[in-house]
Amino acid sequence: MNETASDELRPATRPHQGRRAVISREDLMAAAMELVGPNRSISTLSLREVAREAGIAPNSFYRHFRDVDELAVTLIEQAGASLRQVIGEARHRAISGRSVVRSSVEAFMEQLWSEQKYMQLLLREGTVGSDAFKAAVERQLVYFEDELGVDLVRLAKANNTGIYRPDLVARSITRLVFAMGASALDLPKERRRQAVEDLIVMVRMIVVGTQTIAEGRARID
Amino acid sequence: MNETASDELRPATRPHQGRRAVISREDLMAAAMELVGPNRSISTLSLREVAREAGIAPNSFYRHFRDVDELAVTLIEQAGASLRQVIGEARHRAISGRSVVRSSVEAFMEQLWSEQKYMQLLLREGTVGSDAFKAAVERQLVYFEDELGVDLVRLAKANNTGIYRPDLVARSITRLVFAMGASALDLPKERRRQAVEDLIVMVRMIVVGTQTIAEGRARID
DNA sequence: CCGGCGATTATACAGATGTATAAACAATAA
DNA sequence: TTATTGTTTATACATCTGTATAATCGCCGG
Repeated sequence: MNETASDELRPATRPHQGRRAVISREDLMAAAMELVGPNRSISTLSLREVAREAGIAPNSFYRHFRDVDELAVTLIEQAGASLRQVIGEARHRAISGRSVVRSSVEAFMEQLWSEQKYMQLLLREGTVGSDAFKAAVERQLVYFEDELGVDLVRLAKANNTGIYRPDLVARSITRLVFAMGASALDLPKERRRQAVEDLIVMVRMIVVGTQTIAEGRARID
Repeated sequence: MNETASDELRPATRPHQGRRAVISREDLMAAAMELVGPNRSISTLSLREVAREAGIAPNSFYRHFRDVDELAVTLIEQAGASLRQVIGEARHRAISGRSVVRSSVEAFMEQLWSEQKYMQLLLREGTVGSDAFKAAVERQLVYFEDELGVDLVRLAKANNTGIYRPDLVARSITRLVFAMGASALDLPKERRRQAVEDLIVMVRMIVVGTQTIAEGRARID
């Protein structure tokens, strides 16, 4: 495969042979993001449409991606990495502060509304589209779960609380937050505050549940 | 509306053009269901494709639905009603039995794998597609939540346990179960048993959490 | 028996899509 | 300069889409 298509990837030692690429992978990704929206999912974008938006001939698309799916996977990875970084920062920032749940959920929802289009890729489009695309989204979810799991165990130790099946706790919280986030994406501004508070309560229920079970204080029925 | 009976014994001979088959809405819905699958979402079906599968001319489609979206909405309503009935039965059947959580989750997952294609509509396709389609899925989710909420309150009273914010509990459980179900849809048979057990634990955490909080036994941190 | 009429069809059209092919182009190497 | 080489484009083609139009079929009332 030709991996020297973009200027960014081309080593500075060998400047150029042939016509300089006027458009980069990033330009195509930006064009695709321009086209998606609340009523337009990335899996419905056509190659010609993206090329048109980017201002290049349809065939030039092939110099950068094999097809639109490959572009979509790249976007997913970018969106996932960005989200994980934001949440990771929020979690570690809050370790010294009061509530980790609150600050993490708030960071998530903030990212949700400030990067709507990217978040939409992660939250809404992971269930349709090609296998490669679904797998890419699933991968990001698992990354997210794993990082959350590690932090949960660390926090339980630090606060001297019990924790039952931290793997399932991490998965529950992740899936719940992502599902609620998907609904919250197109919530009007005045209802967002309430959505955040509700979600915090939901997550706290899970946390209290795992602690109560771990400490043998649960009535199982 | 035209509710003509479907003709299962249609002869294979078709020497004539002109009026031959009498087709019903249900036949078209069945044809659409034949086409969807793990790698084919209903929002990508074309009118011509559905008509071809049903064995009618493209234009005949219009006699039954305005477009494919309207067909999809009808399918969603059917799938939702069917699921709610199955779960409702499971819940009421279990009231006298041992664990409501277990029997409900098991009923859900059973329906998941026995009616994969219908469940896929509810679980995976609610986030993309037309506004009408998304609204139809959301409506089914809310029905589900409402019925669960009523049962949760009733059960809490019957078992004399506390329950904190039953509305949020119902929403948490619904969204979590639907999200996990979406992932579980294409799980190999040998991992299904484990998925059911995991999901039961997850739901129990939420239940224990709400009870613990309601009874003032929670450490909030 | 026949005439009408609604259900169904064939035909057609304009637009879109993915991509194959080859020409036009720009930057470097000689 | 010219030749070379990879990039971008124009053109073309087969295929698919939704739907407009008009012809055809089969049933039902007369």
